[in-house]
Amino acid sequence: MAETRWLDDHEQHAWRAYLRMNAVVGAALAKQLQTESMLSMQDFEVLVHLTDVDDARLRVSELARAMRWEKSRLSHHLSRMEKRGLIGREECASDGRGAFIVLTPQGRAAIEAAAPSHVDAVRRFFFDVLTDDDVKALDSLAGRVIARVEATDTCPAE
Amino acid sequence: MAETRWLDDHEQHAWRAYLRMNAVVGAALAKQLQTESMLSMQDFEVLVHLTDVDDARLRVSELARAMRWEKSRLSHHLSRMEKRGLIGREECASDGRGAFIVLTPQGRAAIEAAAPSHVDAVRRFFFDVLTDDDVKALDSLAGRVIARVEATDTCPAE
DNA sequence: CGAACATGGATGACGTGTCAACTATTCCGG
DNA sequence: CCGGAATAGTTGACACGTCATCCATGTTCG
Repeated sequence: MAETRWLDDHEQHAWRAYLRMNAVVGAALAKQLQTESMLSMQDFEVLVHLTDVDDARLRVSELARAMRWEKSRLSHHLSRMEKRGLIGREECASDGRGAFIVLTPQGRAAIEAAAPSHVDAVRRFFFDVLTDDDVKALDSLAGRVIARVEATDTCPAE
Repeated sequence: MAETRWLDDHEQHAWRAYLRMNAVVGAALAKQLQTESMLSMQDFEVLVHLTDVDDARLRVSELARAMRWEKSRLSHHLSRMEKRGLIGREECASDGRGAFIVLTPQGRAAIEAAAPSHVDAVRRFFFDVLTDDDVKALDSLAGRVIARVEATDTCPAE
């Protein structure tokens, strides 16, 4: 294998900025959601997916696919959310192995209370300082990066 | 407070792409580092900072400041790394409270082995699909976002 | 039917991050 | 010099993520 091609100064700088942006935006949004709504980002994400379907009830595996989470991660997280009364589990009549996840009234109340201030925070911390061109550029490059990573790990032959 | 201003379609799409890019790039790099070098991203980051200084020794608080990690997080992480022999702790003569963190030979060997393939992965998953303009745009927008978030949480008066 | 196998999902162990509390030193104003 | 603050760092509890494993039910095929 050839000599390593290190990052040049611009790449280095952009890479660090990218990493740091992720860190600070993630932390800021998480803190906002936690302090104002007592929800983690993950809780929020689960609740969003549940409210997105008609009857607010999903099979665990559908939810996992929609969120692109591992089953195990989701199962652990659902247990924590169930303990807090945000969601419930129900048995599935047609498949004895399966379980439905249902949104509880408290879960619905929690996300309805949380969503507006969360969106405000996303604007405040992110979109407020971006131009339309920035948004377009970001969307475009993110799409390419996602495609690249996913292409690589689904067919790891190189 | 006025009606919530939800994200429009472009913003929504870009925001999801951004979040997903973070998730997949982070996961791919973490997995690469873990499987090829038995290091987590955090291990790597700590080791990078240690090798960046002349004598490969730093006070815990300097390291925390440089990495912008909470003391507690760093302390926990250093304990785990110490257990694996990547770093060591030494008492500080001039300040009885303090401790130096030192890079062990194994720690140095680990990062020297890990760095080239990590950089390769960063290129493969990220820079390879970006143009110079993308890199410039990303660096610029990330800088603005970081500034905004940091301005907000250091002076939370609004 | 019944044995192999696949699928849905839960669990346990362990690494990681955060918050709050704690210990031990050092500093600083009397 | 003393007593209270600030500082350096650790610890414990708990939330979260991953991996490997496990169990129960379904499916398939001889």
